[in-house]
Amino acid sequence: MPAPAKKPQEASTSNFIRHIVEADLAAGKYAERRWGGRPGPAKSHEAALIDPAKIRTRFPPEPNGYLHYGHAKSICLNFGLARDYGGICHLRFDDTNPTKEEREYVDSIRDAVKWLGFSWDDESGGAHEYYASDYFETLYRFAEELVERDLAYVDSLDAGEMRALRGTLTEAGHNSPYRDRPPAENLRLLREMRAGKHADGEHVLRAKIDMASGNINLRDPAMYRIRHAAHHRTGEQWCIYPTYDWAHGVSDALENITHSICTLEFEDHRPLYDWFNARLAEAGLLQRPLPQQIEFARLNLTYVVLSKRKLVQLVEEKHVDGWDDPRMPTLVGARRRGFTPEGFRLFAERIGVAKADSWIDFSILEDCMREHLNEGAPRRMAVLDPLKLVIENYPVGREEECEAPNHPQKPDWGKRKVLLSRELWIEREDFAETPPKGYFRLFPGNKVRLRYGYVIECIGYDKATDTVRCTYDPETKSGTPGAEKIKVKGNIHWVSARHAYAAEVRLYDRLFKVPHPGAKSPLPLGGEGEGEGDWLQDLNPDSKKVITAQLEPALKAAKAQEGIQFERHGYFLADRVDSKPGAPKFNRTVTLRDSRNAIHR
RNA sequence: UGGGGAGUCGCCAAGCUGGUUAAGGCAUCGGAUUUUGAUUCCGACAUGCGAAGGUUCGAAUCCUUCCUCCCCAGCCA
Repeated sequence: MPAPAKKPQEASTSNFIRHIVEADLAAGKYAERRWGGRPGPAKSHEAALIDPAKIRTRFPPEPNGYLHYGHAKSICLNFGLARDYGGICHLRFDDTNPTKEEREYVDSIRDAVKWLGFSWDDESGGAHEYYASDYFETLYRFAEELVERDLAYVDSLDAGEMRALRGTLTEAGHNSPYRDRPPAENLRLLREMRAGKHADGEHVLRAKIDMASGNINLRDPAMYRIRHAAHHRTGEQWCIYPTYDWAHGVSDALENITHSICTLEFEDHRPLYDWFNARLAEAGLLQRPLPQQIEFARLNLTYVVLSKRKLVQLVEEKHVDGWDDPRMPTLVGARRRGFTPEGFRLFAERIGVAKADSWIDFSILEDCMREHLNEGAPRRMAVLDPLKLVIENYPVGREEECEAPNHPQKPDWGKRKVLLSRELWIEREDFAETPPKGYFRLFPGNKVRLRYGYVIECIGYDKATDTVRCTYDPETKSGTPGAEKIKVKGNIHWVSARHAYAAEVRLYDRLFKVPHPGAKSPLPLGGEGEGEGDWLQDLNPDSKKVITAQLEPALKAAKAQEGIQFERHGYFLADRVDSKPGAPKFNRTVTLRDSRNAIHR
């Protein structure tokens, strides 16, 4: 029976962007839109356009670095909206500044979006991958049009002079002496700029708007700057490059984006965004309805930093082992750490989308990862901090199999056999010579169950050999009729010393030891969302611990990137970079939740 | 002191064309199940919506004033 065509994500809470989308759709805002017959840009990206009545969003990163958790929120938002309303989301590289962008980043961004589970292909297989640089020619043509209409002019002030005339936040700016150049001269100069007849910084093309505007973005913003630099895609073809403000809205319009979603700091760019597109539409160069820009609050996460500058510093000063260090809040780091796409999508849904600046606690992210990992991760036993235990009444040399389910809630996942013998490794914290209050694991005179094995009783501790001494009750083996004859509260994991796989395990924890690195209390909000003090002082010295653990032998066969639960510890996975076949090294993704009182740890 | 935004439970976040007991999630606290102090499952959890006035039969929702926080003076995005 085919599933009813219900709207996906009905579980997710509504938000103001969804309301806008729903209202636009209900009003039939795009219903009249038709492709073809539209003046303007090259048709390359148009060929793949499908239903013009559907919504279109876009994820528009500048390929100048690695994507981080914050981008994941934006990706889930933009692609999620398209998915939920039957539209499409474009992947557009906002590559208007040649000195900052590299091919390498384009590839990594593509990988990251795919990894998160999204696609920019439409139903017919057309790939909606675009580049602002694809529109350079069109943008230039449009710019000439604005010059001819006396809506833009070439200014020959240098950057400092221009700043001086821009005014301040509270005082109006003043017109440039070049502001009244006649259109014909502006056109000539613009063409010379393009032709490479001028040096960097000599001239700039500016929109002619209003130097007295309260909104500084409207005080004749720059549209083109001269940069004799090679571009990662257009090479030496251009020596003038459009600014973000000039290129972005036009790119959106050319791609028929319906909802252009960006972060809050662009709120006061919106009038400019609209100004450019409206002038171009009046000139018949763009088709209505024009895209609308909508802003939402960026992600602020505790215990990490997300600003580009700081991430670069962490890598360059080697506070971490590179961009894909599992502690880094980058998507490549997250992947290596074992965070999952499903976890990120759940996270995005859980934190919601709004306009209020807010801080999300890192534990929310961790919890989302646990939630998904709990479902899909097979269980194994691993002793991270080994302590020797001897079962004194267990025959020397004997070994026997114990059956352990691969997942306690999924019997269909089957069971594995784990070998038990006289000498075992147990977790050091599972034994206490003098137990703290409420402790119910091993201590002299107490009984616990060896998970999937026997009930044992502690009869002492030998300090000289650092060994816990026990006896076992042969009638209590798990799965046998007598197993329940003794009830014990404690249930500890173990690994046979003789059979264990000793492996390197990296225990990762939060990168910073305080929620707001560099902040003097209380909470810094907004913007980069992080304090500007000595944030490096707040690095957590214990964010990475490398240990040699004693693992259940089956773990030797673990494949890279497959999440596994080390019972009672947390979720781990074989590192995709450092593991060798048959000799995996493990990364801890996240610990299990632990309601134990700190005193018991 | 210019322009643009935001303030609803510890953390997010619905609601905001005025009219139910102010959604939901996370956290927390009880309790049940449990061979992970995990998971799961039940239950509790805002006379209150930044503050003060006002309009109204009735306001988180409308009006006024005030307070707090965030963003903007790149030829970055």
